[in-house]
Amino acid sequence: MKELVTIKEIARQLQVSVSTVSRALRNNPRIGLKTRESVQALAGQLKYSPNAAALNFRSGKSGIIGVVLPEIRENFFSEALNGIEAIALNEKYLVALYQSRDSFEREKQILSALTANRVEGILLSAAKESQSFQHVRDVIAQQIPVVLFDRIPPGVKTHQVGCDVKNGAYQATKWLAAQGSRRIALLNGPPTLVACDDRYEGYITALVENDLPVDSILIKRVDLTPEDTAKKMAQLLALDPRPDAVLAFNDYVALDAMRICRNQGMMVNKDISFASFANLPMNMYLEQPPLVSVEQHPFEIGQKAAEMLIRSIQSGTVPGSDEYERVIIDSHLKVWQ
Amino acid sequence: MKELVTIKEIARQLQVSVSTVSRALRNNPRIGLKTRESVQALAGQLKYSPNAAALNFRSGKSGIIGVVLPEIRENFFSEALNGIEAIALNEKYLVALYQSRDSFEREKQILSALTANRVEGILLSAAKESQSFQHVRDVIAQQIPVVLFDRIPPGVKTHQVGCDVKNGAYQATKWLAAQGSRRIALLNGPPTLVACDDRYEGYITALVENDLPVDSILIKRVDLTPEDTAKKMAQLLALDPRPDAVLAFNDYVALDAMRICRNQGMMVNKDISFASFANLPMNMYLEQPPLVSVEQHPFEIGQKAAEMLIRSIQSGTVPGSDEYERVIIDSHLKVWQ
DNA sequence: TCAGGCTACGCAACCGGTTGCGTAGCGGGT
DNA sequence: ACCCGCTACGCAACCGGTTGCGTAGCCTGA
Repeated sequence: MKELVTIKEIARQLQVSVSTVSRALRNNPRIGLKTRESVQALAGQLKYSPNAAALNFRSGKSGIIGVVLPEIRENFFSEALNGIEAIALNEKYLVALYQSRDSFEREKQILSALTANRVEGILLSAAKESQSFQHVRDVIAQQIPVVLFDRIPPGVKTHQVGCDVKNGAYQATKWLAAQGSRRIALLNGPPTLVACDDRYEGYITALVENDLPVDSILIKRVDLTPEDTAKKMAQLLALDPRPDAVLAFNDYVALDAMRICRNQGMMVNKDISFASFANLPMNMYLEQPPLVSVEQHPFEIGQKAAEMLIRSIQSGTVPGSDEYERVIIDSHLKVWQ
Repeated sequence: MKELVTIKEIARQLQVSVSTVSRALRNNPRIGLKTRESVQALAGQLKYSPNAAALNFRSGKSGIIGVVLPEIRENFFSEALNGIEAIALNEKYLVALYQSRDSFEREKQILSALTANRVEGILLSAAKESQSFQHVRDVIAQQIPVVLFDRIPPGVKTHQVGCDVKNGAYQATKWLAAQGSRRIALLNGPPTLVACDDRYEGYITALVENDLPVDSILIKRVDLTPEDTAKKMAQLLALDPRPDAVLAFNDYVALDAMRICRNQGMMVNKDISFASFANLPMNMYLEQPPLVSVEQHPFEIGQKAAEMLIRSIQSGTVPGSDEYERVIIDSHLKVWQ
């Protein structure tokens, strides 16, 4: 490594003390104007840049925030990361990213790697597999602020940023009903995800409001794999009478389900309508995307979560047992065509 | 912040010196066995974990590698990141990720933020906009190892990991010819990307080998926006005779081009065949994906690049002006249906 | 009995920058 | 001439862990 210029070198060349250089660089009025100027001039000339490691060490801060999410390739999360990145770059934080790939073990491993590296705060969207959240509470117990976003585990008392999934489900279901659907099925996600309850509630509310019967046989849960979706959708299609619409957990589930319908010779969005969540950019390339999809504004969710985390870091207050913020970002219905 | 246990605290409680504790924790045989054991026992009990900032400071290493790429939402890059992450997690490096969004200015800003934070090395996939690469050479001049992957700028002498795009283009074109296509167009990318030259060469080679005429009117460049692709594809369709096949820069370009064909009432992959690069997972949801797509193995590219970077970091040698490695990962043709 | 060696540990500098406290030197007021 | 106060800067500790060098204390052998 080529030696980088330090404050000492500047001090030596100008025959002043290191403390003078330090203060001069920070424009401390205690140092005379001429000295300040000559120090700054030499610093610029030598391309001095402060040693971040030394600053981090002394201040006890690392300037890094950790981001843990299931899969960056999911559009929702990459958009959320964009929001996070936008804030972090502004606030001069480095973003350390890791994917849990929905594995509980990886999530634990990553959190401990992040805490060992003294990240100043963590943004977490929980793995599908995770059911116990002691590892998250452990982080908070170490006084490291955590903000949960989107996949918010129950029972962890810290700041949270979510999406108004319940209203989204309500609006989507209502829309299907307004289009004339009478037997609307729900292809919900796994019980470990809290957002599934919200979808369920919104769905039920809309059914009731439209005088549609609630039939539990029309409600299925999938584990988000294409195989399971295919299986559950086939079960729905075997019913008599068949459902005439499906509210799917997200666009991927909807697309997997649609394939089964097509395989059985049905006309998608004619014989059976689809609504879902996510509003994938890929929808624009499909000949038959879900008729409506609930846009969840992942970018804004990421931004908001990053803002809350940085505020939490800078205020030095880790949310205690009972005071924490919970922010809900509005969703809105995106109608295709 | 709750005070974290330091080596001093352990020393105080056991009435030994800090140096003894330090050596005992590292199992230095200079320290007697009983002392070592009692130190380690107390450390475990107090949940001591070394202050990473102090270690980084003293060692002059940060334990962070920076990753700069255009857009994480592009499947290719998120897969490459997966490969990088796999290696980094193993080697205990933190990954700091930033997206240039294909902007030259952002790329410069990000590189300087990363160097200011003393990352130990950088993995870079260049922005589409970038034409001068002094900012990259500056990083290398600071003795920070850089490995370029996929979007490899010309004239930067450092390690590189790319994909065998030329052969991919050759294979794809050959495949189209074997299917009976006689007028194969090329929808290539912007001239700033070196990989475009490779595509061009592979395309030409296959044409010549199959006794097909090379007609420059069939070769267009797009800037990767849907609008420009639409415009160039329309120009191709206005020709008489029309091309009967298109080799597109990547799947997105192919999909955008296909939409124009459909708008003009053509049957995609019947009236006109498509081949492209990337092999998007989304293809499986399309009714008419490109017939063949060149799989570029982004995961392996990311892995290899991360391995090279870490080797470079650990050997302490920044590639000089003339000795650097260039690794090419094989591509292979993925035929749909 | 004492030199020499070995065991087992302590002292203190060091990494780079920050900061509380101290002080030399000078000017002005009386 | 003397004291006060102000300007402009230096000294040294500090953050936490590492490491070269030093040394007390004990054992061994001649």
